[in-house]
Amino acid sequence: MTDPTPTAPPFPDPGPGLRTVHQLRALTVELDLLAAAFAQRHGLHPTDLRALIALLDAAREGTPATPGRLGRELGLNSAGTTAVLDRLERLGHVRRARDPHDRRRVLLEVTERAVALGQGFFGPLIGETVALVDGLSAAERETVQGFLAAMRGIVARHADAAGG
Amino acid sequence: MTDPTPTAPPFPDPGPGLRTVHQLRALTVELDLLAAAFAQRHGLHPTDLRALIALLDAAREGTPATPGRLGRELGLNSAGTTAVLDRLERLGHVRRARDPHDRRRVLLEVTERAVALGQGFFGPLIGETVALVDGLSAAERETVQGFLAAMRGIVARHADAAGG
DNA sequence: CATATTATCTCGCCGAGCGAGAAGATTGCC
DNA sequence: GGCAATCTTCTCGCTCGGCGAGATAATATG
Repeated sequence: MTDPTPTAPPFPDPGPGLRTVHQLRALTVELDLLAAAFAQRHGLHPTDLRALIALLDAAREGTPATPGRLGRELGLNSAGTTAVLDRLERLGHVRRARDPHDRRRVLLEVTERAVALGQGFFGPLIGETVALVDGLSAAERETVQGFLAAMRGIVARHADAAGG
Repeated sequence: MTDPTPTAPPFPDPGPGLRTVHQLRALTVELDLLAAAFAQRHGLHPTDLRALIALLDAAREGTPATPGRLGRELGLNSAGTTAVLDRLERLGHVRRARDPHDRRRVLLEVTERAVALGQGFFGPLIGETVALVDGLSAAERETVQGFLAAMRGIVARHADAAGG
């Protein structure tokens, strides 16, 4: 993303603040593209991958996963959620099982295959990121953590303001 | 995202590295959700918003914008690109004009309305982020910049490895 | 036991994006 | 100059992800 234009456009140096904004936006775009490429490579739609990530998170946290919960998390209605689960089940990433305590509910469990898929993709990415963070000093780690937390706060405030 | 389960799941503290990974992922997800909510509120699809951002960026940088360029940037084929531009043009965010130098081409220009839309949404978000960064010490700014740059490097390396 | 509520799924439809190819403009070659 | 190859954009037909409405089954409430 270097500037190839010979005649300087009307902002020679955006300053540290805007440069950080730009970096952060570029990072999120590139992460999205990476996820989309990975999804396509495994016959998944972006929504399917998001669903799978949510289910893997729930599994690790021990939170029970159901179609209703998942749909709310993804912003899908019940029909769309059913379709996502049908696709994931057909690919062998998810199993559906009736909840014995509330037989209206369906409990969702990710298969070994899905776990392996997630590990294979995110594992190295996470590993490198952890190594990066571990290579920082304690003060630097604190700075990065604080920055990310503050950014999440800003975004959350705007999400509320936008009526999210 | 606090942990409500009374019996502790098998990771009480993921450590600083994983905590950062979690924060970063949560931030990107929340930014995506915010963008999606904003898009819907203005009758745009996520792709339309991405296109609009790309066009606003190009306008600010002085780069000439054409359907072909935009389509490549968004990963759409020509038919899909035409559809996006039809939608944006119908909403009055973009105008199409033949390039007088190469009359095969169409030059895209964003309207005042689109600029105002982008400013109205991203302006405050960017403003707060800039204020946050400006509130840091020079060393802290450098740490954050370095972290984001390193993360982009990691993602870029994985994108190449994945055949992106 | 009747009624309201909750959770999930089925059906029909809309529309975003793709593949194939048409139409118009430019470039290159003779 | 004229003709073919190339490039840019648009049109047409199609697939399929997601939505709205409503059906079905199980649980809560009076």
